[in-house]
Amino acid sequence: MPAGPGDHGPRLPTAARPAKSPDLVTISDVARHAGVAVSTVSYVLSGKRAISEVTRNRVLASIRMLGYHPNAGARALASRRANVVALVLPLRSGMQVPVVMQFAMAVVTTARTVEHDVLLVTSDEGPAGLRRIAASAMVDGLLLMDVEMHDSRVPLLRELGRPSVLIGFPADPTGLTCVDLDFHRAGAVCVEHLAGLGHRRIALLGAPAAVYDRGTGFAHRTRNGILDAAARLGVDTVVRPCEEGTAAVRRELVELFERWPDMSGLIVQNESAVGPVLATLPTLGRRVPEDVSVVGICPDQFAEQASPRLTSVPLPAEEVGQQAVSLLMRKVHGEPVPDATLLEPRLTIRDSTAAAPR
Amino acid sequence: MPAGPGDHGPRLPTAARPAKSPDLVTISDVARHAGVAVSTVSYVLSGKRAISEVTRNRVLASIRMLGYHPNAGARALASRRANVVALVLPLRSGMQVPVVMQFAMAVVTTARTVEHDVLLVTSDEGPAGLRRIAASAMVDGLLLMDVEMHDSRVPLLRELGRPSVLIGFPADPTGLTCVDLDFHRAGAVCVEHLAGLGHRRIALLGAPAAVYDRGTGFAHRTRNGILDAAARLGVDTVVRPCEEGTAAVRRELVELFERWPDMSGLIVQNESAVGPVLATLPTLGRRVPEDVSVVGICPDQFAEQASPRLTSVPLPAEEVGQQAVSLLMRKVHGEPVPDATLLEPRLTIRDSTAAAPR
DNA sequence: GCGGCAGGTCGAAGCGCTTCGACGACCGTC
DNA sequence: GACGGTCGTCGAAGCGCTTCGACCTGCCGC
Repeated sequence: MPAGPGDHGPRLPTAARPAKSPDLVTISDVARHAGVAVSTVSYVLSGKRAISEVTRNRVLASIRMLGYHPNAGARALASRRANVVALVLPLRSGMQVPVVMQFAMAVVTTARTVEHDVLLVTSDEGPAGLRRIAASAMVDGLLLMDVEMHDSRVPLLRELGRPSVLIGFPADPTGLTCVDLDFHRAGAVCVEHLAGLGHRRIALLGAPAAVYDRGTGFAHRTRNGILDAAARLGVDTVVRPCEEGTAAVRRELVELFERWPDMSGLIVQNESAVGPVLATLPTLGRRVPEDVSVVGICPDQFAEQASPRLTSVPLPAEEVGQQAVSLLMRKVHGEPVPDATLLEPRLTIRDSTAAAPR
Repeated sequence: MPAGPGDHGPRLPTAARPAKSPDLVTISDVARHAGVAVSTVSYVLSGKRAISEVTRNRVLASIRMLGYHPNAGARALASRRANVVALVLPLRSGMQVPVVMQFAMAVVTTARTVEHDVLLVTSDEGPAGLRRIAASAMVDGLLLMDVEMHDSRVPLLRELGRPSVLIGFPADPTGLTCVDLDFHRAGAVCVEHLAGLGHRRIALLGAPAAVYDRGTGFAHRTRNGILDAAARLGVDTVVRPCEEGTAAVRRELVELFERWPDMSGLIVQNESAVGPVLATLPTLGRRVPEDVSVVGICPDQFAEQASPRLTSVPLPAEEVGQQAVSLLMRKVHGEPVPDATLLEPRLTIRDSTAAAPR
């Protein structure tokens, strides 16, 4: 828009057809300029037929000269590919915000490397929204984030019959393609680390109870991983959901130590509890890591800026996003893909864990 | 995608043209089914010409029966409108994440109420990315978030000549449409509140120094608002940037009280400092709000879950998002819009402010 | 010398939609 | 009773692109 208030010249009322901007270069402008047929330009761009070196260069030069960019709508119409994927978020906001954002960014970036753009969709319109997106051929595939055990979008997805990938696992992932961190393994890795340091009583301070009740997959899977590993290694373990806020954290910790005064290992899977836990333990007379070792399952960012810096299993948002996009692309192209992709957790050892006391 | 691994029947190699799915209902299917011309269906949908009640109903019935959804690409091609807006984020991650997310959600939701979808774009491809989006006619307009004083996207935007709205103000907003909270006013409102309670020495604990150096608009504007109001009301004031982390916050506070032992009003514009400030003040022998009153300029979420609950000026993400979309739509339709839209700050009084001591 | 076969290029037929101009039918006028 | 207007509908012409089939070379082998 040219600067200044004179901006909106004489225009027809509201919904007038936008003027045919003269600056819109089309493929036939390029063809004319290069002295070739439209189809030749198209083949230069797509590489689907052999074009002589000399012609190709002439066409490419014209494209650059004229500043040509193919019209996405026309392309989608003719090729039956939109080169766009939908990123579907539940509107349940407040959840996991920074993580979601990281995913989204990774998805956008990765999609661009394969010539795709990302349409941001919230599922608050209900099924109709997804249906519309799918049926309007706006997108070639769907990426669902923040999937729950009994996610209402899942049956719809099956019915839609469009290529799709879920980030997270629903209760019944049959026939779906899902990617996520292997939370079961992640729980186990934490226990193994602590057990290896000699800790015999370990507690999990988990997500708020609502998260477990809602049947969120990652919470359950982590818990089970911890319980299984603990059983296997013969260490005692207890799981406690934990609400947000310093007060709630303190209450949980106090109760834990009443029950097990000799508890020395703590696994925290709750971003917003990390700070409070580390702040509260000293006030209960427990130093970290001398008396109590703490390991987090949380974004690296939180672990890094905690004090002491937290030993943790990070959520590899970047990697999950990349995997999800690349799986989706393969489905879009009709290639077979594995149903489940579980990313191996990696434990980063920092300053919050040490050998068990005594 | 039908369940199971037998999923991908006989298919041509990789980039085969997607099969013409028989389930894709087009406008001519609808026309045939309703016994009218294609154009009639189109007019029923767009309402751009009068259609008799009876015909309209017949068409609508057919649409519902067949589950018709217009093909977005075809529509965009013919009408020269994509019904999509671009939401452009800088990739500089880690910034303001929850706020950005709130904006994004508000934008998506609002856009849907006016029949638009949202394309998520990061500006990490550089100018080429925005240029491509604009030239490919994928979107009708652009929404830029997280705008800085000297934002590299701004000159590009002017050159592109597409309808656009910025969330935030660059140094030179000439010829651009910008929306934001009136941070100048917000700073003033905080000072007025504290001054009204009798506080005579007030400090601003601001964003990290890097934010000021980068020339981020909101930080400067808030500071100026505070300084102006302080001068006007005759209260003493000092501004201190503040890094993240409890340690940094503690250091700042200690220095502040060394300089002004009788400082009793604190304005905090730094989400991640809110918790630490409230936690640290008591350890310095200052109760909140009896000895020191604290007011935040931060998302409501942080203010609510602080203890004591924080008197604050929230960032009205929802409202900003709505305004931005509605301004953009007006520009898309060629209507004139104001250059600058400043949203009035609203102070929410909670438990962290009280009359000055003595 | 001719058939065959790549390698290059072109023209034209759509993709599914919107919109323009026409046209028939029906109204009220002078 | 002929004239102009609305109202409702239709047909056709694109929108800018991809892709199919055809059509030219040359060049190879026999």
